Amino acid sequence: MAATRAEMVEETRARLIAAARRAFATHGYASASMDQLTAEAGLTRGALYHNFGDKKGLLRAVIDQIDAEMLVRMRAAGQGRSTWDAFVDEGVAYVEMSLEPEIQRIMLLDGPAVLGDPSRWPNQTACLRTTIQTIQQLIDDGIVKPVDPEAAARLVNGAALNAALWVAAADEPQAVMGKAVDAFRQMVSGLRLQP
Amino acid sequence: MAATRAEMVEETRARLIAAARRAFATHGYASASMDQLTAEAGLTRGALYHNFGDKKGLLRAVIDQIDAEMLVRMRAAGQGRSTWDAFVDEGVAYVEMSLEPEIQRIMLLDGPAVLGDPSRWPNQTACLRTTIQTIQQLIDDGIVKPVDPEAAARLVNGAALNAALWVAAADEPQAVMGKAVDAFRQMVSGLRLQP
DNA sequence: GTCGGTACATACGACGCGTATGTCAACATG
DNA sequence: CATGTTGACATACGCGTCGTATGTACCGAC
Repeated sequence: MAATRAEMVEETRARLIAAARRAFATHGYASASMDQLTAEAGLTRGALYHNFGDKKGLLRAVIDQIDAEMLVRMRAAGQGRSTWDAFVDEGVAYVEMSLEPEIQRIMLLDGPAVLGDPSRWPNQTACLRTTIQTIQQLIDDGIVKPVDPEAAARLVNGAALNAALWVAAADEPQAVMGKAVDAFRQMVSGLRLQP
Repeated sequence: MAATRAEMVEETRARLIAAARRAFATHGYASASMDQLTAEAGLTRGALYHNFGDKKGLLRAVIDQIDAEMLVRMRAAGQGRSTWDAFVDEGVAYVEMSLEPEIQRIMLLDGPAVLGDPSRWPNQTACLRTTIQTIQQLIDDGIVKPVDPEAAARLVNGAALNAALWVAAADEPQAVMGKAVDAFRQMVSGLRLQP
């Protein structure tokens, strides 16, 4: 199996992204040295600038990859439930994922700070689109009040995100998590037509 | 009126903070040059390191100042209303403040990215404490369901924050703002005991 | 009046980013 | 098969920035 040209390129890109994920998650975007992370990938900064343009480009690639993974996990969380329960479960899954240091650091802290508001990202955050679709479906089914679906999705996302940051920084994550999820269920129930 | 020693120090600190607010809001924390911002304040980096320790220390001082201002404005927004309306109005006021580029850039994007989760900040975000108190009061009055007040406050804050980022990045902020506020009112109503 | 400490300015070293340049292998072409 | 060309990556350099170490002027104490 002779590795083709394109496969070689994909290999180096993958190794750079993997090294960047570790570096960004560990030291944060600003403190991550490109010399160091490329060296850990067995390459140099030349490969990095050739494939991703600049440091921001590398961060974009990392975020795209993580975002895709989050989408899969969110979809799985709401599988085989009624629409409303699936919606709530997706929110809870989002909170749980946000507890992971890598996701928190890269997606929730450095990402917005370096690349600006996530809604402007080219990928548009697949998670958010999923939430919007789910809410639209719930509105069509007469389960949720006729609010603007994107507005509702953003509020829910923001609430979940902040809850995650709170839980992650807490001394007793388990106990705090329970309180957060409880309050989350109560609050989003305000979007329903009849309790 | 001979300016005393302490007054002189306070003066330089104030000028540095003011220059830093402009620089951080305009270029972002990472791209703000300390040589440049101190020069604009008519000083050098020596004064900066003497008074604030390092670049993060300066950001902390800036955040403390802005946070205090936001607290005053939030309190004013809920003045003379019934408790529940005051609570909602405070949330709306938070969204509106978050529309200002300076607050958005420094408090919502760079602040968490550089200093970590706001809940760990020494100042503890006065805004949040206010919201917690308000919710506790509403629970005591039997207006809000008996949820954990801090959890609810964080969810509400996160929702408002994300809504603000969304509105600020929108092409038609006015229209989007209306949708966001509407959905916000609906969602937080889920926290009430009886509609 | 001298002396110590505070409040800043200046000088220095190191590091990291971005770019310009170099090199080598893989195709294309005649 | 020889050769030109292009893509993928490495190397070398300049520039700006941060943090610190050192210098200096001024104020208050005794």
